[in-house]
Amino acid sequence: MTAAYEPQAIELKWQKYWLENKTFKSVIDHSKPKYYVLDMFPYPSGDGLHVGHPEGYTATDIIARYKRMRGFNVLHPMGWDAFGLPAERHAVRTGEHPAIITNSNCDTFRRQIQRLGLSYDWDREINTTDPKYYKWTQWIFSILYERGLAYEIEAPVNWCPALNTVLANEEVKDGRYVETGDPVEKRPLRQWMLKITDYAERLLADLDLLDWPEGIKAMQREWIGRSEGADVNFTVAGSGQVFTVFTTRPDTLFGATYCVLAPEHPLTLEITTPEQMDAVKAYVEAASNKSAQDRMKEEKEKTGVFTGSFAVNPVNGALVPIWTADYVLAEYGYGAIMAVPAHDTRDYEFAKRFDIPVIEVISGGNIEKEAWTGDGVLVNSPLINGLHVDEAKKTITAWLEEKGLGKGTVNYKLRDWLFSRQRYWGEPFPLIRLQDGTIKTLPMKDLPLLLPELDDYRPTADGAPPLARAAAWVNTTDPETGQPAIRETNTMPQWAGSCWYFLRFCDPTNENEAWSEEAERYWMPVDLYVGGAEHAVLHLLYSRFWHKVLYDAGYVHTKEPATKLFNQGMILAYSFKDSNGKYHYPHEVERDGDHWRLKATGEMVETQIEKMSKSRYNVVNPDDVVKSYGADAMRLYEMFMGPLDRDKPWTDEGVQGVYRFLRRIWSAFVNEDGKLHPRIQDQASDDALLRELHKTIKAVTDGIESLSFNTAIARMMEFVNALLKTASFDRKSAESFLLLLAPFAPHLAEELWEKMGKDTTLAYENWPSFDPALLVEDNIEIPVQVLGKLRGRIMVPASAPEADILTAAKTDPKIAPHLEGKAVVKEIYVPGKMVNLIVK
RNA sequence: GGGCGAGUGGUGGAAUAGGCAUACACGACGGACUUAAAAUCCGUUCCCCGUAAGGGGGUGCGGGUUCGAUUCCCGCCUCGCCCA
Repeated sequence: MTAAYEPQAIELKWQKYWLENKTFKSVIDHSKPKYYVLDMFPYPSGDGLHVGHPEGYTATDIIARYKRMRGFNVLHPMGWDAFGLPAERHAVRTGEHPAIITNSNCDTFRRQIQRLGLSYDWDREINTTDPKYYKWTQWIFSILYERGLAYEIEAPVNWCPALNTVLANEEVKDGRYVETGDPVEKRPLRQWMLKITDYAERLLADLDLLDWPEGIKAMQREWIGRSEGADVNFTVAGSGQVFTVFTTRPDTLFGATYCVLAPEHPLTLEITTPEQMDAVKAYVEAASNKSAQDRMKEEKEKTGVFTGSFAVNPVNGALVPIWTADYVLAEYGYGAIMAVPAHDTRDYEFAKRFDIPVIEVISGGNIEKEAWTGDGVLVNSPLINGLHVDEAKKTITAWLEEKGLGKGTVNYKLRDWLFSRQRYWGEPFPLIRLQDGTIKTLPMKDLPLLLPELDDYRPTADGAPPLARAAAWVNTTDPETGQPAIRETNTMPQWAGSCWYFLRFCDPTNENEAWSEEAERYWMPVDLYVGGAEHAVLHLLYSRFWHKVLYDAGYVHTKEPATKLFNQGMILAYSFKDSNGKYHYPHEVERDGDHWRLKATGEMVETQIEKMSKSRYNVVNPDDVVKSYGADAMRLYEMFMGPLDRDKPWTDEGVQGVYRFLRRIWSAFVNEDGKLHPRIQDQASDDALLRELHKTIKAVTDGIESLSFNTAIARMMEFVNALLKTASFDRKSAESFLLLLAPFAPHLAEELWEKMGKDTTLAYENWPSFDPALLVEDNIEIPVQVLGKLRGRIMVPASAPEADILTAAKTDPKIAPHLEGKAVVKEIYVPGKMVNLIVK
């Protein structure tokens, strides 16, 4: 080995060592406590790894390496969430099977991840597109189906013409697909749905069991959207038809001055009078092409059409007009509402627009001006006058129940999960449909149901999914009866594979079961799950749902898959834009004082911190960073940038800073001739340095435990600064420091460990402990304030009694002048911290 | 509009059971080494007054509680995310 720090050589050497020796292979060992630390596995895109990926991966790697040294049996796996649209698009374009590009992307990702020295157990690698994996995704779907949690509907869905597929509600925002921005329209289509709503209450309640960021829990609660209220039955005057509305405000029933049926409500056209029919039909037609988001926009002017019919208000027999309006959605509640303009903002707007009466039933506001949605006393409501809102709700709900006119209920905003996609590159549904319409799940022995080979991956000309092209695959027979049957041509959405992958990691090569009971009981639940906050609702809610179903079916022993969740922030980057709005690469600009200029022309450019993207010319490629500074520097920098959960901008100077730190460590341990530096000896260290080391052990340990890696690294930097000034460092302490460094910069730590004469990896060495006695200083410096202003500092023995310290403070030459001619009226001493003297 | 989070030097950030504001790093400036540059090493670096000693101000803004507030409370402003 040479004398200089050469990360390339060191890192490749140790990466080879770890892989060949299977250093990080984990096997069930009941004699040790387990620790399961998991990253959200990536979709292997064609662009390769992004510097955002290694942020979370490095954090979990530090934890994994630390926990191993703490005696835990660590499960730390990696895999690929590899079904996805880009591969399908590539297949459509080229006619090449999507597996080919998928596998090559996985190879790239694996190579890049391995080059970072992350301590995964590669024997557990999984790929959701592998039939050996999706066999079990299909198996879980069968469980859902057999438990009555999967059903088909014909429903207006979010159809994206550009992609030829439907999208889930949560994939659509402002009428566009969130991933690509393509427009989305409404279209009726037969779809598979999963009854996640059956689990709404438990998904909500069990959030309390989880050590998750409060923000994420709040988002899930919001998404589930539980609300208590009442179902109230309204009769259509004259026809005897009854429709039910859900309201969270049954207390305002006496103020209901009209009702609204959603345009899609089954009764809407039925109850419309002949005079109104043309107008209502046109309105229903127009509404069908609007997205729910557009319809719900508050700023949008309310629209609607009177149906010509009236409903009977059950509490007082009043006749109220029935309208149809698109601000009422078919999917929420019953697709029908009672409108109380006096106490609901949107109803108020609507009533004002269409001259519908506004009746105040709760005092406290000024309904001449606006709706009053706050608390108050009931008025104009014979059964409940004088009550407050809460009591009124209870009283009127009880009254409705007694009269058979309604009942108290709980409603959720959460909708069932639209679970089919018109795509090729996804899991086929393990189902057949007989001619009489009977649906059967395939027996276990026929799984996996493989995707058929196609030579054209586009949807068919008449809009059927690509799988419809495989006639021989679609047309099959019932394995039990031999009857003709057809297969489902939809496939599952990308979420399916990621709903349970953490279970497969427990037992990834099991061919007989998705996972063994022993493996599940030993490894689950995930102790620490790290990933981006963009999965706050979807992935994390879906996988919790599947997990609960598997729990009910007896396949898993925990109610929740992951006890602790942590969201890493985003890595941003500076971008450079000229006056025409054109972006420039960082290497095209140079700093000029406070400004940045184009090197070529000298033109000033604006700089801003933005998300990394190709179009902003500010993407940092991890391969380049590794090439210039090494994986240890890359890892260390990402951890040093700032708190893990915060967004922070990448700077190349910052990488250079930690690279310098690594070199300083190297030169503290290695002499010019490449041998161990003479400062490392068997004789005792300098006492001050030893104290520094023990403080560092404590700080680094605390830092790792609280995921405050940036401060842990800062403490190590301080220590190394001190070390470089010292001539002697004892061997044992030097070893301790390397062990502290190991989770952060494992290659350098291993290399120096070897230079210290060790012949095996340090991955399973005991984590260093600190001597509390060495943390306490004999003499401490106490700041002294007079009237709250810092006036001086005194050195006192740590054990000095309060009286001595106060005397020392008052007589200190810096302090005494401030006390002259004044009376000390109060003396405050905070032990070990400070003195404050109050004078008059 | 509601919920959550954030606002500290030129920059990333540190410090909160209320107790020295700005650790660590970047950048900048000065110096050493070098024919020179890079690299490395040493030093300075919150602002203002002052040669200095020293003094004053200072954690988005305005109040409050306290001997003492970046930290707690009230009211605002700005930014980010989520929901409407």
